[in-house]
Amino acid sequence: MADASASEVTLTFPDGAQRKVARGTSGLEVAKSISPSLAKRTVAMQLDGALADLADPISRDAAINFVARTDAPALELIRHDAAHVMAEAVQQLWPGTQVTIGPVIENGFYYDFAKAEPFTPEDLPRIEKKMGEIIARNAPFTKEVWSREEAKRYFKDKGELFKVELVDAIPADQDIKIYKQGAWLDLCRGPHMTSTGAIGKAFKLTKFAGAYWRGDSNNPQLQRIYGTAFASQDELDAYVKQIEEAEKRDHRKLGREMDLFHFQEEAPGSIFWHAKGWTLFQTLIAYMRRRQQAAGYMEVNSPDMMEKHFWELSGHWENYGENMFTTTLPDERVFCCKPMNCPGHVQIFKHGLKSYRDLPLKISEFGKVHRYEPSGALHGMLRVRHFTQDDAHIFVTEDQIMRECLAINDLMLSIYGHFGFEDVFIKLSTRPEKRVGSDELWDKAEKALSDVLDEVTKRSNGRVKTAINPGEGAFYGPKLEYVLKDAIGRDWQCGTTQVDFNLAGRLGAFYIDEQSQKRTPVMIHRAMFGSLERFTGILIENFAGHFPLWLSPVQAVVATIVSDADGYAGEVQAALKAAGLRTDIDLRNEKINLKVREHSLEKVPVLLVVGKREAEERKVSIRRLGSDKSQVMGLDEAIAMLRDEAVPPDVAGRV
RNA sequence: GCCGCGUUAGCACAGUUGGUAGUGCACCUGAUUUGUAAUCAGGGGGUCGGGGGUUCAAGUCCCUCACGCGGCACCA
Repeated sequence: MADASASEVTLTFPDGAQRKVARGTSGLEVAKSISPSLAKRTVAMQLDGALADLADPISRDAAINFVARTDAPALELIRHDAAHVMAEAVQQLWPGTQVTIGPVIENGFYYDFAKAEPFTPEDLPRIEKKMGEIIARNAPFTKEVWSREEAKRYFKDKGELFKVELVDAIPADQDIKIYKQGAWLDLCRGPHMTSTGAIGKAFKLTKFAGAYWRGDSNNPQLQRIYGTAFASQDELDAYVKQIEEAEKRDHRKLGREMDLFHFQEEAPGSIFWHAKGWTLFQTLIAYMRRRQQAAGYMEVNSPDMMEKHFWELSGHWENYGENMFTTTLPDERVFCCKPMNCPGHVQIFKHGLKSYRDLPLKISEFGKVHRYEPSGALHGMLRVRHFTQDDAHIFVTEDQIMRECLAINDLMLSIYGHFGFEDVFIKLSTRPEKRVGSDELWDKAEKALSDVLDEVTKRSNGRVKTAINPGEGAFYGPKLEYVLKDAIGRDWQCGTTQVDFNLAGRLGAFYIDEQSQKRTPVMIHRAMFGSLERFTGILIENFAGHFPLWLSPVQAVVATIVSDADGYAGEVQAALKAAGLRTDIDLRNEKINLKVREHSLEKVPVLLVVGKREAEERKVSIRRLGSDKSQVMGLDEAIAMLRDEAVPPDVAGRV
């Protein structure tokens, strides 16, 4: 440790060079002393890795790094500065609007405003224009530390009541920092770049929305404007392009184009599965059924509806009654559609006396659960009110928790790999404030899951990343959440493993242990796809509809060039079907160009074109989706190739 | 559920200051037998999301409900 009273501090530069400067020298002065050009292009600095204002006095020994606006660490500053500039622009355009908070988020920034009149789409370009003016003015960002009273008085006089609340929320040991950009100022913890001009021109406001003050739906609703900014126009253009790419993959759009499913207003949040979509769905279930059977699960089916008192007993009515579908029968008994499968599985466990020798007992079900989700939450197939879980409950002794969780993890990663999801991220959500069960049991369960995480990290050679999500566990136990990264880099949380000491006891389930004593089993809840409906949607977007052959609802289409080939085309289709391939035939009196186009748009992976030549030589011309080339080969050879290719990866033994 | 914006033919969209609806693709019919991403010609199709109101007159204005979209909140 350096002597705090020393008059000099030692700075270590990225190249390892060290230099002593007077305590309190600003970063800007250091940069200037090295070279004026360095000072000119530097917009901020990092001290021991932490971003700081370039004008900050340096009061301790530190590793120092000067940050130019094109350096990676500057991106969050560009965005944060842009948020401030947007706030100023809005207040200039609509005086009297209150500003609240404006943080940087994953792909940009937002600022929340309190304004009586809503923003309109036409407002965004106006705000952007005004932002451009403010940036062009290039006023320096300057920081001041105000007293609490001074800050509160200032904001109160200005009518900025939300800011007054924010000042009050700042812990007593922290300074009240004010950043000025010309005449405009904002309460902010910083840091900022040297001046507004450093933001540059590569910014864009993207959307506006309602958002609750402090994220609480009991609070007033503010108006949020989202935007993004990059160091260069090229990066912004690339970002915009990526958004467009995501729109092209939207499962709602592809689902319609590929004739997979539809929605209609009489059944909000419910899917009408068309034949092709249902084929895909059933292919997924068949896959998972094979995997689970191989892993020692026994598949069951529990009632879709049970009497309300049953759900009162399980605790679901109390906690989620408002989100359950209910119906009153002619005999006046009230029934509820199951929102979860677990209570049903406990009944199956309870049927017949269980011994410790029966554990671990793995009960699985492709159960369709019904949850009355808030209307605003519904989103295509990704958030629906009726969905099928690849659900399972593993009844174990406490000693078996760790081993079973590890087995689940192995199965989970293998399954994701088969769908091409190699990039998996696992979050451990630990005990929440509101919970049931003793701390002892929580210790044990969290330890088990954390050991699982360690083991997984070790085995994967760092491929699988993990993190702790403190306080985010379920009220009955900690959980592991599996997050997949798709083909265009988006995260999807799918699988979950949850350890539960509560429900089995609550529903009176027990087993007989080695000492002939009744003991309550621990339940491990787990789902791997999660919601089959949601997973289907994710797959559609991940593959952009271009499914691998084994998943594709229609695997091949036989298309004729001339009607003379119709008979042979029928033979080709019959042979494909006999080989187990899902096949259509297109004998229409149309040009082959049209047929190729239409089946390509429907994203059929394999097109077998037959004309006069193929019919005579018993060959097929194979054209793959996405390719403009075709390959002529003998019929038997083609069928053998496609049959092999269509074998599901688990059956083929591919790891 | 909350805020904002939408809802016009199967799909994608036009529709001026209110004066009883259009385009493209799809569909149907006919012609065309065609070699790897749109053959030509003709034709049919909409009580403009539901309900209510203002008006001589409403797809256009107002209210209301439903659904959708973008967020927020929620997600056992």
